[in-house]
Amino acid sequence: MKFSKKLITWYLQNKRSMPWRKTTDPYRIWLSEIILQQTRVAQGLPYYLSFTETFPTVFDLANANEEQVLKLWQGLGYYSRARNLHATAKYVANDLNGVFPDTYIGLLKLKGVGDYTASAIASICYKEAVPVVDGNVYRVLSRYFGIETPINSTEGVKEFKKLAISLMDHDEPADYNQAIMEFGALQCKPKNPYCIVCPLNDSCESQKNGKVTVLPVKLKKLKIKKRYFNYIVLLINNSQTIIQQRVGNGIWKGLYEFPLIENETIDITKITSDTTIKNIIEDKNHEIVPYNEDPIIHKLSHQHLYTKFYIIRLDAIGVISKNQKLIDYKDIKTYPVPILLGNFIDSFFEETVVSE
DNA sequence: AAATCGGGGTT
DNA sequence: AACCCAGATTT
Repeated sequence: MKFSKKLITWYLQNKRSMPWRKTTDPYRIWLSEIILQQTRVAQGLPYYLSFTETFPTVFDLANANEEQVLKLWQGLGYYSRARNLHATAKYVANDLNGVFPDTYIGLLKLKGVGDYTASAIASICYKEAVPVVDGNVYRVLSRYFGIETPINSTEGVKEFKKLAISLMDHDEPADYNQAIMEFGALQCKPKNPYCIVCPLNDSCESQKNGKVTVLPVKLKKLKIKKRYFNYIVLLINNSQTIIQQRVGNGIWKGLYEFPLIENETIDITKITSDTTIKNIIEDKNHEIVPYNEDPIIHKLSHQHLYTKFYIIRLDAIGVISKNQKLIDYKDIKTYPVPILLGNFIDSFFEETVVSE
């Protein structure tokens, strides 16, 4: 039996039930694919449910404001996905009358839709025979064919894409693409794959030569940068605080945070250029109370953030910087914030401030 | 071609 | 602690 047919047979017997497998509506398939980029099904599922509940159609999503979209995305990470999601929804709703492109090439033009996602939508919604090559596919193909080319090298990407095209099932593109991914996720797992009961083990190259555990080959990762964040949490008249939105490129673009002093070490040794905060800190009438003695280490893919929060109580505030917002504590949960800040807000504002 | 962008689960 | 996840975009 053909490679693709074996996988489809396995898939029909072993696939998990998931809400996006009950539709071919391109809006919902697109939504699920963006949410699931670099994200496990278990983590993305609740977000898919809340997005489809809040925004049943592409027009509902298009009519939302970006902050509302970011708020619903909060905690999922890679926030450019949310911004691109919103931009594409507006484009499809306003310029395409709510109709998604129906080809791989057309889908590729959408913001946030790359080779993988265009292939996924085109195959699942329109039965176009274009192969998906995600992390699961790299693993399955590298092991089955014994390919040691690094999957994240330029040659590897081209080699695996070419191989995937040659293996594509032209009768059932939707089932085949989902089959090979599901097979990678459940059977041909990264660690301790179920080779003994694998339906492909009699023809698997790495199974023959004992290289299952070393495949796929991946170029080693970058080194992690340490950053030191000091957040200034103002408690103004015991009812208000100041937040600001992150702008420019970098982590958490579009999300809100407290005024931040970033340093080369964990101590506040650097004077901030923010005159509002600078004046408050230098005013000896205001006591600066550290919230946490040891820094909270928030780990991102490329950065470790050593974070301290400082609480400053004051009766009133004068003019604030243009990028800052003076808000009531009770409204802080309506703003999209990084998980690092969300955790702090949960513990501090709920237990310390509100209970007073 | 390499770096960047999150947060969480698994081993 | 290292690796990975239904990758895309920027530098």
